[in-house]
Amino acid sequence: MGTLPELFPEILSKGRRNVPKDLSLEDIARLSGVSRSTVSRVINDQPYVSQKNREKVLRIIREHNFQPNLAARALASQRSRVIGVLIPHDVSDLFADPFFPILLKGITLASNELGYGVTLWLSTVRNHHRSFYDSVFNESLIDGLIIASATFDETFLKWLSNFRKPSVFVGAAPSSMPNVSFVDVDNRNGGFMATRHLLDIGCHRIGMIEGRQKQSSSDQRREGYIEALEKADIPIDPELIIPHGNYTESGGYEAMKRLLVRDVDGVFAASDIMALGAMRAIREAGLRVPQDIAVIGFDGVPYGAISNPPLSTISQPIDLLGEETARTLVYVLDNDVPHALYKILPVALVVRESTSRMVD
Amino acid sequence: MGTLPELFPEILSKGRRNVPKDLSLEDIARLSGVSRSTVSRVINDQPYVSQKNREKVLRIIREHNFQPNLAARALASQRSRVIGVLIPHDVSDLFADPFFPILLKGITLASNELGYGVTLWLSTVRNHHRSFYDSVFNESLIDGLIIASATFDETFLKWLSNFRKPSVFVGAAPSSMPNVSFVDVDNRNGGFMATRHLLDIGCHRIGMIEGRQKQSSSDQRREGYIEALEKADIPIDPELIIPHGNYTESGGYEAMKRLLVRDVDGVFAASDIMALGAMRAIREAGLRVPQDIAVIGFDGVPYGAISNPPLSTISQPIDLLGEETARTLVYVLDNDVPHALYKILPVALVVRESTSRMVD
DNA sequence: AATATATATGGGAACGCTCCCAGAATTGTT
DNA sequence: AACAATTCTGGGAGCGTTCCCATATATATT
Repeated sequence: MGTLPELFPEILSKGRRNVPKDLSLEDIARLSGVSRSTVSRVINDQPYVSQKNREKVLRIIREHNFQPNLAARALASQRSRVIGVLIPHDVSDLFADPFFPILLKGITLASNELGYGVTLWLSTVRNHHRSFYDSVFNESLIDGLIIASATFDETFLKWLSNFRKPSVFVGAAPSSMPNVSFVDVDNRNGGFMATRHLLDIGCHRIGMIEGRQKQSSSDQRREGYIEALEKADIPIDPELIIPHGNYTESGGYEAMKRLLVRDVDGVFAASDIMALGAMRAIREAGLRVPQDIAVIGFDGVPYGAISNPPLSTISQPIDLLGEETARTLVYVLDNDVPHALYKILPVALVVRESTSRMVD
Repeated sequence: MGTLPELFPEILSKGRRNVPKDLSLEDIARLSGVSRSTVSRVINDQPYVSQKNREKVLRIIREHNFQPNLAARALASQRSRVIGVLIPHDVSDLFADPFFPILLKGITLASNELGYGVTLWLSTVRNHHRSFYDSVFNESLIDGLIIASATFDETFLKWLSNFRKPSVFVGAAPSSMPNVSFVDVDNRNGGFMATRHLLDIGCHRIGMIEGRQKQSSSDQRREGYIEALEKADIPIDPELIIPHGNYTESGGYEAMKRLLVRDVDGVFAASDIMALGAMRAIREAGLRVPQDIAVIGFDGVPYGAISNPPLSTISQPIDLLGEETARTLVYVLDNDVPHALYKILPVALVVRESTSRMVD
């Protein structure tokens, strides 16, 4: 790649610098005929300002479109009103799955509404090392951290142990950190409901495609699957549980190929993306969904609704998951909560054509 | 909704506050036996520090895991090394489309690598008004702005006219701002290639589904479509151009229904999502893709590759679009460029089954 | 009317850096 | 050896807030 200037085919003229200086608190104070302190009280909605002065200051602020300087505020108050969102592993194909984007949307909307900004830090293979966390993700500008990940490596855990600000995990926290706040969905119950639904429509040999083993979301979904089968007095066949779907379409596809030779009539995939891959494998084998094999996913991503056939799923309130995570963190920040908090959100069964076989 | 405490089923114990105070520049200076100024020079990689002192300071910094306070830095230097990403319209279903998330990933990765943080601001119907921009999106903590949007309303444009920091648009800037930096893809050429490809495989009556009229990306794609037909001496039939696909699946579906009665044998949709909707309509009408109607989209989103049938498309380098946008903004910030810059990125034809009819 | 109490106001210090400038130490030049 | 040029170093001022404290003013209580 060349230097940047040569990458630009044309240069249009428009200066952007030498802008007039912003007004400061002091300026507003002078203009309103009060002191800096009074203006500060007005801005922060504090008591001990006379009605008359408050209105006057507010008017001047509005007239001059005054914005307090956040850097100065952060420096003086030791709070930035910014929260960080960190994904502590490679994100190369993370954004192909709508889960994270929707989560991020929820986090950002809720944070913005609570008066917090959100800053995002992503890791790639090439910057994934301690100094990424240390130098780029500088603690001093964020008040707290939301950690969105399902897997945690050593580098990250070591770094995190020195991180001294409140943090909240989306999904389960690492097992090495039992006393940390998190917000999660009811994975186990979701696995149960999915499997129960397949049984209800008449499936007898139900396979499961796991995301990744030793990953709590996937493990809990499997537990739900097993529980549903056990309650129905169906023996668990380990051959029907394929561990490594990797939460990818091709992972689901490969896993399904292995299930096809084991003659299943229903499949529960631990994510919608894997379910889509599974349906592709079924189609290529010349079988039909749901007539020959019923398929249900997990997540409730928008694409499931428009796939061919539309995909039944356990829908997670992903938006809400993000929002609740943000609210939890902000709550901790604004109230100086000395404990870890957690919250489990419910999931819901969404029935579409991919399991419509025997339901009337 | 109840108050937050009651939303949490259980409270685990772990204090988080009263953390020890961070070290400051001054502390590092004292520990290294030099002055604050020297430490500052080391941190900022400036000259005029003896080799001996530089190493010593660096060692102390590493030993104590010192992180300069960004708020203080921002206040003193008037630069925060944070850039903002703003989506100035309702994002409710924006994240259903992978375009934006992938863009955001590109922006964030490139920014992080250049030492900048990214903060994200989203708007919803309920917070979309002037004070959202004024009060939440406070200028003082960002050095510049990336504006990712295809449509601009009055509220936003008015606000933007007062925004005095460098900004770069993703996609075309509003027509009212001719002299502003932007990074875009070659939409016109993409429209041309898509249409040319449909002609190449033998289509004669080619419909187009637009995203939204008066939106430069969609308009340019249509221009390319028209150019390709004209060069092939095929008269333009305005009946075959459906203006309001809205870049949604259902929009594409409805648009296709209108094209079906006009007997097309090929369709160019201005986005992949709309193309998927179009394929659904074709399927429901009992016709086959590509045998009866060939379909090509625009974007190159991951889902196109796994749809049924896999979707041909004009693939945009979305990652790169985000990265280049961030690099452009950072370049402007770091070099005090007094002009607007722009860059057009190339697109590529990706042939999959949805147009595989007559190719051998 | 005198005093206690609550409310209101302003100024100083601090937050932790950067930047400028004065001066010291080192190196180069005649 | 004397001086100029260059490299290096430290201290002061300033960035625009918040927070604390001293003091002034209004209100309530006897």
